[in-house]
Amino acid sequence: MNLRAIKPQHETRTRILDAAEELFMQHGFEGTSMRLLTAKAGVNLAAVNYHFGSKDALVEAVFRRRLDPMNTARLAELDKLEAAERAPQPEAIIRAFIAPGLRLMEDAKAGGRNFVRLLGRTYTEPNKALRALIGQMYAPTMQRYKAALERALPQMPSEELVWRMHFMFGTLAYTLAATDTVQLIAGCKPEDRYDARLLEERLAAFLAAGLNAPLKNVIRKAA
Amino acid sequence: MNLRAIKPQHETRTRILDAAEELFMQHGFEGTSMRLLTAKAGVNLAAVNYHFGSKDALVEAVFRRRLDPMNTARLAELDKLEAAERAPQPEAIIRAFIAPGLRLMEDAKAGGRNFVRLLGRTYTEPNKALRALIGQMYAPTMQRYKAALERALPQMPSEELVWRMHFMFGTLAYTLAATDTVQLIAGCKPEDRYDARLLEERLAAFLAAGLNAPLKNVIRKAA
DNA sequence: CTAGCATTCAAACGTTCGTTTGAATTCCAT
DNA sequence: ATGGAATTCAAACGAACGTTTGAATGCTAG
Repeated sequence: MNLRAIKPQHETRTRILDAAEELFMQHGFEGTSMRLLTAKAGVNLAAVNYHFGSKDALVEAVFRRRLDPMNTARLAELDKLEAAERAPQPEAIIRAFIAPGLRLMEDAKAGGRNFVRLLGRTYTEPNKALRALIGQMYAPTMQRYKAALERALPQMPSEELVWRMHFMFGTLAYTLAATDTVQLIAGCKPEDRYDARLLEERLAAFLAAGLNAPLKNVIRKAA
Repeated sequence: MNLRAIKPQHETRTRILDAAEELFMQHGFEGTSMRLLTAKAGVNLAAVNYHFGSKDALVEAVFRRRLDPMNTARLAELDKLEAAERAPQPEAIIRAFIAPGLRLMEDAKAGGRNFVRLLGRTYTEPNKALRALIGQMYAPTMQRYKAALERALPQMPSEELVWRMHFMFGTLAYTLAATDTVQLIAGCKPEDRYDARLLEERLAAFLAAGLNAPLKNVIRKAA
């Protein structure tokens, strides 16, 4: 019997990463103990230190596993957009940026939803090293999107664009991180919460309008 | 010498709350030990348990101290607005909502800035009890603002409004929580970061436009 | 078959955590 | 001034933490 085909090369690593993804999302990094994590993964307590070196290194691996493909997808969407037309519309650029995250959110079985919520939380995590890691993983992608938006909105001051991208990023992060339990505003249908297509329409409409908001108030009052 | 006038009634409590506010913001709740906290506050290690009962109760007290006045301010701003005219403009309502938070951000000396950043982070904190506490502290205010926005935007479906309020909330939370160190998008002038007036103009323009975004795309595609 | 490497395992390591204790001290009304 | 409550203090508690260890086991190339 060829059991090797059933048991992948690094099954223990994968089991740990999956368990970490879920537990970090539920309890945070410091709130998740190695004993709980390894128990959930069904591996020995020492397995994390053996395969990853330390808990911090595991945290980094959790992010690298998902963030690298997501960045690639974001850049690919932008490439496709810019190949079709020289200066894509702002809303199209926004959709290219948010789509990979939303797609990951729909993938509940493979743990993508866990990661997406974890990611949304980590943008505001007090862990400096982790924020620095994520920042450097994002930097090239952000520069590409900034340049694309500058071409799409040539009349907008660069400084204002940076702030509006900042706002966009916050909206996306918060939306992805939002939990079922916290419902500050009652009334949204729970079944809509994970409908990525519906959410993309709502986000794209909101963000495109915000990005295109009139400039006069800001410029006049800021002078 | 009347030292009692210099040393307030519960100086130890205040010193603890101030230190907690700053350290929780910097290192998170679980990342802040009682020993570090009490050392920073200049009080005995046992003082937190004596005055607050437990670390969890201290966390709750930290939020109650600032959130109660902020909610009061938010409701007062809305009262003033609705007293002046029957159905205020959406942007005016938005400004009433974000102004108290931004005012707190400018108050660096009294620790308001620490709290505001802490608050922004806590919206996505994995601590269930704390999220529930904050949710229930916010609920009445959010209902008032939701009703005001429904009057200001009578043509908008309630479900869509809830989502857009959700987006607004995310933008505000993320903006307040954003740290100096994490700069996913380079280019914003550091001195602008704490200029509440400038930030209010930028936020109000962005959020008002997003809130008023055209509905047709959403309605058509969601059908 | 077996030598050798990779992995798993139970057990223990030292450290740090939040909390408790009981005595010492400070405060304030009488 | 003084008795009693409120507060502060140094010290210690048991529990849980991330990590290390060295032997046991699994796997694979020669």
